[in-house]
Amino acid sequence: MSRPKSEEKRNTLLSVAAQVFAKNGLSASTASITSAAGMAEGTLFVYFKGKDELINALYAEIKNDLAETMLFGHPQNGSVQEKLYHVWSNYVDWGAKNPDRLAALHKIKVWEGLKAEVREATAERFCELQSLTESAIANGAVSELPYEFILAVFSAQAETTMQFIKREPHKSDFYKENGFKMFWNGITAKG
Amino acid sequence: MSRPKSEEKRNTLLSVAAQVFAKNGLSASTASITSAAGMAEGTLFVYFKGKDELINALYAEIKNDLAETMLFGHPQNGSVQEKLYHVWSNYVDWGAKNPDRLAALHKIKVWEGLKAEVREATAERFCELQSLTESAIANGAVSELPYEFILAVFSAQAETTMQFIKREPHKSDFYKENGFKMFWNGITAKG
Amino acid sequence: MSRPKSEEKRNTLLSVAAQVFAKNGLSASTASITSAAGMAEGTLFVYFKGKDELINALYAEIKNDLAETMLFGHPQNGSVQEKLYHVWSNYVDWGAKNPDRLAALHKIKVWEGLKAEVREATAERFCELQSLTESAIANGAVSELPYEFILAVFSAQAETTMQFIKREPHKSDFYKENGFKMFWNGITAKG
Amino acid sequence: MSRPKSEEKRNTLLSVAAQVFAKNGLSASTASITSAAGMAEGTLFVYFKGKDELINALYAEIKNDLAETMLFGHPQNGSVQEKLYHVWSNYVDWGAKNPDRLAALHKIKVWEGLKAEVREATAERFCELQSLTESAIANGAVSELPYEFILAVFSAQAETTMQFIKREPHKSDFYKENGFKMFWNGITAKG
DNA sequence: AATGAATGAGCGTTCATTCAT
DNA sequence: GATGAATGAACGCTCATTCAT
Repeated sequence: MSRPKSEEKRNTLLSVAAQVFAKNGLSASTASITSAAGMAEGTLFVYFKGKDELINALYAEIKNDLAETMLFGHPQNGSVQEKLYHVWSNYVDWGAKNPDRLAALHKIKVWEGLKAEVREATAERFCELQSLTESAIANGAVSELPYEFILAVFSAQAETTMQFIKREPHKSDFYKENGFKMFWNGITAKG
Repeated sequence: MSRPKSEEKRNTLLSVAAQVFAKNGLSASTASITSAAGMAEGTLFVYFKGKDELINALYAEIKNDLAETMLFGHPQNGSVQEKLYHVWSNYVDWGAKNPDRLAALHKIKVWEGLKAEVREATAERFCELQSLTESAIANGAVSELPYEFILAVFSAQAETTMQFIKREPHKSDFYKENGFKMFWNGITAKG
Repeated sequence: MSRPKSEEKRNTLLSVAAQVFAKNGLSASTASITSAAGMAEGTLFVYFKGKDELINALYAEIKNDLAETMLFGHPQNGSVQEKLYHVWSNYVDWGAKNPDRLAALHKIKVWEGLKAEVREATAERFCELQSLTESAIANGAVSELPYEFILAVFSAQAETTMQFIKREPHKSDFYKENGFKMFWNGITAKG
Repeated sequence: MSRPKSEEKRNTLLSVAAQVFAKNGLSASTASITSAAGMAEGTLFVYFKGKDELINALYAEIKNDLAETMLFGHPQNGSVQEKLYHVWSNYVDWGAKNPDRLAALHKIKVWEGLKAEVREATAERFCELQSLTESAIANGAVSELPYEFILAVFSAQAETTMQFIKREPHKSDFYKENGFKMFWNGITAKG
């Protein structure tokens, strides 16, 4: 038997690709990725059918990582607000710790080659988050709003928060807390 | 000078570029743009030094258009909330009417070649919006949040709203109103 | 107006391609052709959509040239045998004078990328030759054989003759005459 | 030595290579051959030093097979014409039964990488055919023609015949007989 | 100013071959 | 011997840009 495909090599490629794409855009050459990964140009094509597949795989991988991270250490007890804040906190912290992955994600999101199937498949990973949001709605949030919308606003607000934390890291806690407050008030206050 | 450069041609190029970039990404060829514009390949370079300059110019043009549109018909009287809603409404309507320009904008925003100067220059066009936000803060919004943050959330929330209107156009009014409510509650409610 | 496409450049490319393909096979790189033609790599793609189209065009061009050459100076009067010998002679002479084109032709004939349409289109150029053959048949040749078959044998025999002339140029006339005699006897003698 | 090289594997490779080359040309990848043969990519290089050697070996193998087939069941008695017809018949039948090998052969014949030694070595296998032809000459064929030329015409005509049989299989006998008649008349008739 | 042929650097991908397993 | 991951040179082709017309 020959050498088996190395899961590690695949991960290295994905990880390096995120960095390179973050810095130079998705138009960065595949050669620049393999070179940064210390591999031969052809090796990338052993693990991914082509550049498109690499990018789609990278999207899936980042999204999965993010989903897992957001729900990590999720408290069984506590109010809905506390639970949501926990997710929010994980999300924002992940963004601060993984600026390259975040940047790569943003570029892939507006990329024409992202396959609908991949986009949708990753959405499934966020289902627990959906039930959380539904709970929030049932427990007094602005009930007219569909939970998908609330989820999208949650995400948008979190991303905005990350931006500002990146710009002013010393105010990290301030933005994290107040950003969430703004979101929570937005969906609960009766106006 | 023989023939003067035609302002119309320049505008056509920008407008067609927005459509092409929206559909095919910024990696669309300059030839595909001139061809769609009914011009010769070389003509693009008469009006723009290169592709980078075209994209930067397009960003500036769209942002200016957006700024102008958002403040159009701005009421002199009325509450801060009413004024902000007016802006919000213009914003969201613009997005619905200009999906290509909006999509192009999103791609340029995450593009590596966007010049800092251009990014900043366009921010100036939004100064009136800044004073509006400052007024809102002075009039009771969560005072701890810097107005740039509030502005960013305003924008993020508006964009999220546009997404859902695009997906469900028949609920256009619903999303526009409730999206704004969420934003307004977020910055005013005391949590 | 810009520079018009140069018919001469196109011809140069075809001509050089024949030489290069003859020597190095159809797998010769497009760069080796443009370089031998003294042009930039990209120029080939101005005149031909791709390598496949170049090869198909080369096939058509050689076949047309050959058809024209074979029928050149065709005698209005004379016996069928004399007329056919005239064609035979032109054919064999062409092969001797154009070894590269002949070699290229042979390679393209067994190439998978040759389009059926091109293969058939060039057949039309040989229609006058077909009527000649039909005359020969009507005038006493082995009548059972379809003229396409006779034509094919004519060609095969001529090509065999060319091979031997190439190998032994000093016996050029000998092969040309006896090769034809063999063909003519083959189709006329009653066995 | 641990395991001996398997003669069967070598034959499988040659046989599959003929099919693949016939269909996709000599530019078909070695991987496509091993894959079609149900072997690993590297195995091909255990049996052949490289792709070139494989193709040269395939040429030799097909030529040997062909030579053997042509002379199979060769009648000891009978006229020269009958003997030659026997060979002709075997040749044409082989072509009809082995279209892939025939097609592969044609491609290799015009290939630049075919080694002169291999080309010549296989010629030796046809020596009995040569004496046959010499007999024919001695017995009344057009004596001026060298037997190599007659042999070449024999082959060319047989191949032309195969083409037409492939196109019109129901006229198989017709072409086989009349094709030979044409050849025989060609070399015997006094014109 | 407008045109589009010409350019050549650069890219994604293929593939014969090697070699660790 | 058999395997297939790893390699990196080579290729066809694209495309922003130039410039002769």
